[in-house]
Amino acid sequence: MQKLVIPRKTVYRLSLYYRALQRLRVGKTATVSSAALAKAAGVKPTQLRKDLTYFGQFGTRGLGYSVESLSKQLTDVLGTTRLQPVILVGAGNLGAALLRYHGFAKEGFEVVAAFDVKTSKTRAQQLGVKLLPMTELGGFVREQHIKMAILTVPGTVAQEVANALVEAGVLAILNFAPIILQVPDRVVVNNVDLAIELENLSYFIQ
Amino acid sequence: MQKLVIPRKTVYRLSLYYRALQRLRVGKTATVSSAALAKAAGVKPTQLRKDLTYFGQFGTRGLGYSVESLSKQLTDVLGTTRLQPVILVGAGNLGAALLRYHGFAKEGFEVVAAFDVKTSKTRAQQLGVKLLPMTELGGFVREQHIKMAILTVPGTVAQEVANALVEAGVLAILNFAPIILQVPDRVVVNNVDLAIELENLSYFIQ
DNA sequence: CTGTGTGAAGGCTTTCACAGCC
DNA sequence: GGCTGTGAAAGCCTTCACACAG
Repeated sequence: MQKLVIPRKTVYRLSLYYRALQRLRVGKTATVSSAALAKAAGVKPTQLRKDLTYFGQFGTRGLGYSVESLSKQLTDVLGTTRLQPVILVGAGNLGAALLRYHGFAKEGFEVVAAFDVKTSKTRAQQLGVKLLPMTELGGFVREQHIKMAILTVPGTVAQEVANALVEAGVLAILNFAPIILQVPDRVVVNNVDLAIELENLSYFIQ
Repeated sequence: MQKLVIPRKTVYRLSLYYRALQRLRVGKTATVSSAALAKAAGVKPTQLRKDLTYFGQFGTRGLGYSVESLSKQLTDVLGTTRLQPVILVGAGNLGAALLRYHGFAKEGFEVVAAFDVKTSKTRAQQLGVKLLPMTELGGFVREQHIKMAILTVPGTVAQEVANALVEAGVLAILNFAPIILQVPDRVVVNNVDLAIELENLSYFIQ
């Protein structure tokens, strides 16, 4: 597997393609051309074809791609074949909000526990997930072999918590705190900053 | 103003720089080098300097940048000098979650109203914001001259709602629905898809 | 004849190297 | 001496053009 040569942007687009394919699948479409799929994913047809060739040949010339088969290939490449356990750290405003929003679950991810400095039975019931104190973070991650974490703590403690996560063995962090986390090279961080997205939009409407 | 020549990625990074500067400001730092600021923003020093030169010269050679002054310049360029009114469409799980999370407010954006197909007094009170039926969307946008919208409706109706927003005069959409919106060139869309971010991470931990 | 696969060209961003100013 | 500003070079990604398969 020469996954190291696949550009990050390509990997990101694979998810877009997968999403678009799922919509076709429920629409009972059996086969799709690069032109049609590219449009649904918001990219150019040549880019879609180029992206796919990074890890194999999946289409039939003159016909297109099998929706079913390409879907499967993509889940294999993306590593979403099995349900991936995830923990959420920081059950404050945003963290609690994300827990209530169950958008992750249906896409192959399960939030198996949440962590916060302050825990209580009633709060745990509100959130509908196991709520543990920060002191148990390291042990839990190690025992359950957790590899992915959603980080929704305040920016002031984000780096410190990230350090604890990394030390316990977490390899991927979805970071909502508005700071750039310093982590070892083996750890991947994706940043989501809603305020920055809005700020970015505001530039374009002047 | 030759804003058209500034790369999109540069504009995005300006927000990162601004964020980093705010942290320095509360730390009473008066002046900062490109090396220090770049590290805080997670980029290379040369890139930071190149980004800034797209719209002027702000530093002092041998010294660095004035935190105060550069902050102001950035808000000018980004267009966040004035408080920008925003509406949220779709007060379901995710929409409600974002309303409860007040991360936007402190960054210069105010959610002035939320829209949903079903409205009720108690629901509006829970959300802490004016909750209006979808039928009033167009009128409200036109009267209040709303330019920015956060879209948190189900994917199945997202395009339809986006059309209504665009027709009423909205110029920028922060889209959380998992589809690619088709909009006129004058309208800017930023997509945020939490499931895709997780999926993307899962590729890197295989 | 339709639609994929792909080397080559083109375009865009990042990085380098160093001149210029404090 | 330290640090910014910037043309030039390098690197990366996208798009083109067309060969090739069904």
